[in-house]
Amino acid sequence: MKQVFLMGPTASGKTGIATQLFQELKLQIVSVDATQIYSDCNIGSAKLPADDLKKFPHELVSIISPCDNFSVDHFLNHYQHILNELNVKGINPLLVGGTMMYFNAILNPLDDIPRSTPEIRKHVEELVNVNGLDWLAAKVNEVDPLSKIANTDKQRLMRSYEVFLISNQPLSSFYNRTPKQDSIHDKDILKIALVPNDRNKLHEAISLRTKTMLEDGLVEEVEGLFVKYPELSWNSNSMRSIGYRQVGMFLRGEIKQEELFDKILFATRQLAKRQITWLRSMQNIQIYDPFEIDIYQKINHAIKQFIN
RNA sequence: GGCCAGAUAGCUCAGUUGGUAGAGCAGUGGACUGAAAAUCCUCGUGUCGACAGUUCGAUUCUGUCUCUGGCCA
Repeated sequence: MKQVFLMGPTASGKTGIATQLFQELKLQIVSVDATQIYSDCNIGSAKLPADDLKKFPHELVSIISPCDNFSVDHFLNHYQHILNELNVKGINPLLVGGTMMYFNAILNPLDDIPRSTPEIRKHVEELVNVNGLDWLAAKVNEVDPLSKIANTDKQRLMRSYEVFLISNQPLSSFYNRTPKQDSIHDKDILKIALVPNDRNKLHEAISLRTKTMLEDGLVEEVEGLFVKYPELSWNSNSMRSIGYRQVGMFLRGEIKQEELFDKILFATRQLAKRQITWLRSMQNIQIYDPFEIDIYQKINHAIKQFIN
């Protein structure tokens, strides 16, 4: 089974190329996107419109409630099921998206580390709220002297302590993999990335898309989500993603309406930068500039050659 | 036209009792093991509005001018 990765920073034109490829090649599009996974998060996650999603069927889009929390773990499980089905049908997957941790987890399988639970997370959260971040950092250093987590990195410190509470073992003792080897069936994976040579052009595309999102009613979408899902919280993963988070700040009166556009714009540009950092570190990757003409033909050609 | 307040990094501003300056934001490079659109780390020379004066030395004091707010006519 051959897998095609189509990666790239946000607003680099992945979706457009994927839908074209779908029409010409027999591939199943699989979304690798931590925000499009949530149903009813449409405008903010830059999902295709519903009728386009029918024309170009995507796996792993709108499959869970925005109240629920998704994770790499869930992604890998879903993806394994999809792979099994496609294997039977003899169809190759085209993985499209910008959630680089998910791509990375396919290439460099995760070690067998205990997963967190909502209960333990809540417990650790309360401990941090009461005792402070310094306390947590000290605790992690005590429990896991080999830990390389920065004392300021709250999220990773929490995860580390959660693992300890669950297993009574330091997180670092579970580490076993060699990072960056991209070893797993590398021969069967074609890695394509859309990375602009001119960052300014990407920034323009991001700006345009942010403007469109607000015009299309991002604020209204968020308000509607809280009506439809009474359980939804600003702490939900879905509402912590770009666009939703900044609209939250606006609706809570923390920022003014005229600041909203810039806040989303900046966060999106910073996301794109991080995505590009991932791509630069990947081995055996074909990079195309999405702002050059005829790149679709080049990509199409590369995929055809790879599949046959 | 008069009075007052400003003019310092791409933006918002701080500061220098006179020895050529630093925060936040933005931007950059990086890290990334079940929250990842998350979380975190690194990187700061800019005619200190212009011209003149005082001074060993002015972005800092003085004067004139220019521009931008505000108030009064």
